[in-house]
Amino acid sequence: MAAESGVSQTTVARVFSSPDKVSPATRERVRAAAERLGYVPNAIARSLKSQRTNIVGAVVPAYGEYWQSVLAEFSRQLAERSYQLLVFSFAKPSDVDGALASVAQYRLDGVVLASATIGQAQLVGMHSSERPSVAFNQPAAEGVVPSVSVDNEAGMADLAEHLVKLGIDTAAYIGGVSSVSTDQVRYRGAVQTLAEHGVACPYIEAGAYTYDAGYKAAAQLAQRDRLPDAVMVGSDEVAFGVLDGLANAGISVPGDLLLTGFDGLPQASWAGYDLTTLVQTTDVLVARAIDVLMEPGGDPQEKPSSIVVPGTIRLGRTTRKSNA
Amino acid sequence: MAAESGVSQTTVARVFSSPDKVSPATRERVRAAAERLGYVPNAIARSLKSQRTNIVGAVVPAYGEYWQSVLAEFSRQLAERSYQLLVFSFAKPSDVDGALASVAQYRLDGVVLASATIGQAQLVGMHSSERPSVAFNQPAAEGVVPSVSVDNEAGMADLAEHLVKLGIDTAAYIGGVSSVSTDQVRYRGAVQTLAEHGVACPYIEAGAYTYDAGYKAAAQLAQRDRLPDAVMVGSDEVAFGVLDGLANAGISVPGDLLLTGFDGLPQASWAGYDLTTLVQTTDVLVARAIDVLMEPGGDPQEKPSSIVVPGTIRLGRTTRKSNA
DNA sequence: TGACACTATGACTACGTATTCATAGTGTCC
DNA sequence: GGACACTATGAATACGTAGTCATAGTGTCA
Repeated sequence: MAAESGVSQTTVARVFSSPDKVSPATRERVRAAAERLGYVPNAIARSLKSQRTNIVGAVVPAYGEYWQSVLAEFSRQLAERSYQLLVFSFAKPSDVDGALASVAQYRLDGVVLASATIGQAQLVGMHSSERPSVAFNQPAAEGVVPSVSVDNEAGMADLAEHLVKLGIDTAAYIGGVSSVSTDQVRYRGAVQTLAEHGVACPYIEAGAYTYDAGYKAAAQLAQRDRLPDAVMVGSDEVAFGVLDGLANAGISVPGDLLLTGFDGLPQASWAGYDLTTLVQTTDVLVARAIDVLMEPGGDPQEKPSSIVVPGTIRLGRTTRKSNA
Repeated sequence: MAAESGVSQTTVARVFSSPDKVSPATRERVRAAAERLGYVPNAIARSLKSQRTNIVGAVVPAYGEYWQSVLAEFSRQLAERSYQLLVFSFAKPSDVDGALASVAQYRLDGVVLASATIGQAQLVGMHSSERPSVAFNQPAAEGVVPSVSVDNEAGMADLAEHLVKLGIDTAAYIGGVSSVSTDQVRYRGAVQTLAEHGVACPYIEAGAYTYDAGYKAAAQLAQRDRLPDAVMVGSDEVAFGVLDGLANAGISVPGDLLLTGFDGLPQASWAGYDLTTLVQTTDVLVARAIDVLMEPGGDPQEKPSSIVVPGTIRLGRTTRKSNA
């Protein structure tokens, strides 16, 4: 390539990285030669030399509407800053180790660790290296590694408050997987607030964060002799299933019971569901997470920053007292 | 690192790439030293030397449920083969050039070009290089570059056939953006089949592939003095909007008119929508696309392979003749 | 006209790995 | 015991770039 254009490799490099340091004539000649040969600068080699990849990695579960939307948001915002997103997805929790090992090999400019199935030891392991990393929506990571989360507890508490104002006397909570930290924190927000108003709130585990799991949980719920006045669901995707499962069992929402979700997925505002839920301002969360990665990193050994972003309640028909 | 373990760099490299060529004693010593120093092999350098990155790139639109699900599927299947997915997303069609330029810099092992807003010249440009690439669901690319698509025309024809059997006399088609090739091909499939049975099918453009666009299109449709017997929508996401928009206007589906979608998004099988649609077997499409990328590439200058995968009809309540 | 500043360019090297090629050690077999 | 095969290891090199330093050319000013 250098030969083709009759200049040194150094000059070729300059044409593409700092064009103003090359005389216009030479610049044109090199550009023309590049065009002719189909030459494109090699980002791999650049990265090796510069120790920067312009790539941010994300370790996320392979399934779930919520994660898909988070990933999409990251991709969009990173693209705006001309970064690329490298996705490491895992189907089973046991695959996390492999994914993290992979991540370490690529010298990424930052790593987003999403999903509560990443253990604390693993989080610390990633953070200990000099590569910036941030835990996304993992309450268990707060204070341990830099993290960004929606205010899970306060959000669920707000929803509970809303239900209390509507005058409920009994309630139930449907979580996805009880061992997951977001699940626990959200449940805590619900149960504490409800308790303050004398409302009990037993925990029901759907078993997964899926529509089907919610559908089945609703079927079970419907078989009880007494229904609660309200059901709080730990995530929207499960809530959609619960909503449809209840309808299938002949239970009317909000007629027979009130229903809330959590996450604020786009589908929640679709007229077909119109779910009352806590909307995570994903764009803000993602922006904060990227900030954390891009900033110098602050003083080491200092307490890692834990950013908590408030969510906003979306009121839908599922908690609208019928005027009848 | 080599110094720490008291062996040469060559031996260190062997420990991580071909461990059986190193004596067990040495292997352990190097492993221990690596542990102590937190050493991890550098994938960037490996890529530079080996000319393989173990990464596949994907150029996709930043928005849309369908693309999100396709991306998720790619990520899953690539992870299984221990490849990583590098996402280049673009919000506006004008950003495509930038994304493609970026793609070229990283020497990826393969590139998936999704989205019909990638021009034919751009497709050819990508393919001309020695890097394997495949166009995903882009009818316009067939025969020009290697491509994998669902059978858009036949799929929509099947849906039309189904509607005809139900005895419709009038119909309408709601597309997203008329200039997009998938839109055109799908419409062709609908209109030709319907014409064979004497049913006209005017084209209505929603203007975007979104729920909102569908909702608005439905509102407009509802104002007509005569409703068609059936409405075929070019994509599920738009169809959900149409469904809700019709409901909002007091039009019953399937009572007043029948409705079909296209894509087979997960939400289509949610009881709340239960949409009749053509399910793209995304897992198969993605698997084929990956096959194309991984295979030796076949003979150059030969006609590029165009793989067309049939879809399957999902029957939902939106075309279920009410028994009343 | 000589000292100096400034521009345009090239030679050289490092980034961390994988791939020859070479070499020392260790058996093995007739 | 010497020829040979085989194993374990190291030295040297290339991958394609960016940065450092050196140098030739070109003006500028006293």
